[in-house]
Amino acid sequence: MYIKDESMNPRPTNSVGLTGLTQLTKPATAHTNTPKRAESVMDAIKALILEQGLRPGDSLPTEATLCEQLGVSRSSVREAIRKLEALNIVSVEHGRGSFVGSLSLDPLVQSLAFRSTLLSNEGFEGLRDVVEVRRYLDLGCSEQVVKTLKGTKQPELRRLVGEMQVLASEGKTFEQQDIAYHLGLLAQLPNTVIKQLAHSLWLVHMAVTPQLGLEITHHLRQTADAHELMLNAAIAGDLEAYRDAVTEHYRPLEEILSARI
Amino acid sequence: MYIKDESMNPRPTNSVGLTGLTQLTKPATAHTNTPKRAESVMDAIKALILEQGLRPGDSLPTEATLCEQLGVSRSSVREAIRKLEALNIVSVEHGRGSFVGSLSLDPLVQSLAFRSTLLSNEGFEGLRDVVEVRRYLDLGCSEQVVKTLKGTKQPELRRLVGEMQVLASEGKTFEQQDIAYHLGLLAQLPNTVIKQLAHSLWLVHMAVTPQLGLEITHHLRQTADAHELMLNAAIAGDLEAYRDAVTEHYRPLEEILSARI
DNA sequence: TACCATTTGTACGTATGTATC
DNA sequence: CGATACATACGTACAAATGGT
Repeated sequence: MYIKDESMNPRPTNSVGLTGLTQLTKPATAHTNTPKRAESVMDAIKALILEQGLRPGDSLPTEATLCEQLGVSRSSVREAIRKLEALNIVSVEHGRGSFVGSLSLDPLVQSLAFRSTLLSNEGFEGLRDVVEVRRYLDLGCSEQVVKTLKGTKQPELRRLVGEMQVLASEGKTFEQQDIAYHLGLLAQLPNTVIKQLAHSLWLVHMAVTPQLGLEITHHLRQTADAHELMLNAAIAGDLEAYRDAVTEHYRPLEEILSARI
Repeated sequence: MYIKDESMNPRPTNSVGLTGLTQLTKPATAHTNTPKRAESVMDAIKALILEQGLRPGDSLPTEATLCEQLGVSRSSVREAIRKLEALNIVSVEHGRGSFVGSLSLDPLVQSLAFRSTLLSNEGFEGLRDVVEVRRYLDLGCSEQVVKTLKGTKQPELRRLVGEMQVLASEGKTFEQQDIAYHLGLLAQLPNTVIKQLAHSLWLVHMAVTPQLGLEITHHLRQTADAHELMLNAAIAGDLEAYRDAVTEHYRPLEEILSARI
């Protein structure tokens, strides 16, 4: 009854191939035994976007047009659009129409945040895993970060570090500065996926931490100072010190989480 | 035509405990609120799962039940369920019912694969970014991997490496062995998020590479051998060598991708 | 086999809120 | 302001899949 394990095996409907046209081959006559109309409509819309080379923000055909061109009812089109909307592939605005979505990683946030929350009933494994991946990502791109920051000034990051330290000494949290700092570190990298991924994981992190209670506030100062160490090491071009600082930065939280599991 | 209701039980039934299904504030007049019905229904279903402590595979109330308990129409419930289905938070089986989903990272695959395909018209930035993140993840968790593999035998990984080398020498690809190998490296780690993330990124990788053409087949041998180097280094406990091998493993592909952008 | 109950899937009609002109 | 176009929501009916009798 439990595990259905379709987890590691995506449906065969995963065609990303851009073979062809928007037409669903079965307009006139009734039911051509399609196990899932909405699925094929989804694929048709994706294909439509690819074929026409639409970009995020470009407008899509109206629901009525899609119904007509695909030969399906509004319900099917709407459900397909809903799924694409959940995946951020299309975005819908009320009285205006549907548009190509931002293709951001928001779905990942939704999914991971819910997953972490669900698992948090039995401990904080979900959050611990997320934080660990954040650390892996930061460590993984440490070489690039140090290379791009070496010998620079980074006054903006300096300012953020200062603000965090002030807030920490006052016992206040500094989420805004924290996320701005981490994004700033990665800003130089051309890789948009890692930036979005880091941002998403941070959002998941934030969404779940409230369930930890106030315990984290004991380590505010420690975390703020770790940010300074990271910045110093990167600017000095000291890769090893940077990596140590990253590890140190995550340690307080990870210790708390390990203790809670 | 829409008299119904308001004669049924208007019982608040807002019991605190686990049985509760947070009733959506049902206005007496059928049409007052319009911001986003499906959104609130989505939240209600997520709350339901959390409140009742349901696990992946557990069954959810039927659509009719949800309509009744939430006081919304079936269309709204269905659209909410579609969105949750896209996020893998619920899974639906025709004729059987709805269930708590596997909470896997499939949505990420969908989203990233589509994104990469869309961007591939102008180059291979999307795939390059994905591969780079894969490398970051592998490098990031290198310490853990080396620690857990040091001094062990790993006959299964040895076998996979051998198969890959044989296939490479025959000019054949070895996707199955490749993914099994990489998952095997991470298998010892308790972090499920990174395992799913690595797997998802690999799927994205595979979904997009066909658009590269056959150029990659020139580096099969090189890649297969890199897998052996990684394994040797990990078993020897040589962190630095392992990290170098990881970098070497991704280099051929990354060079191709950089050249194409 | 046949039948039936349950549940999801699809279609269609209708009414209403909302944005744009 | 009205007119139009569009998305949103509700309701109903039927089709299709599943599981059991």
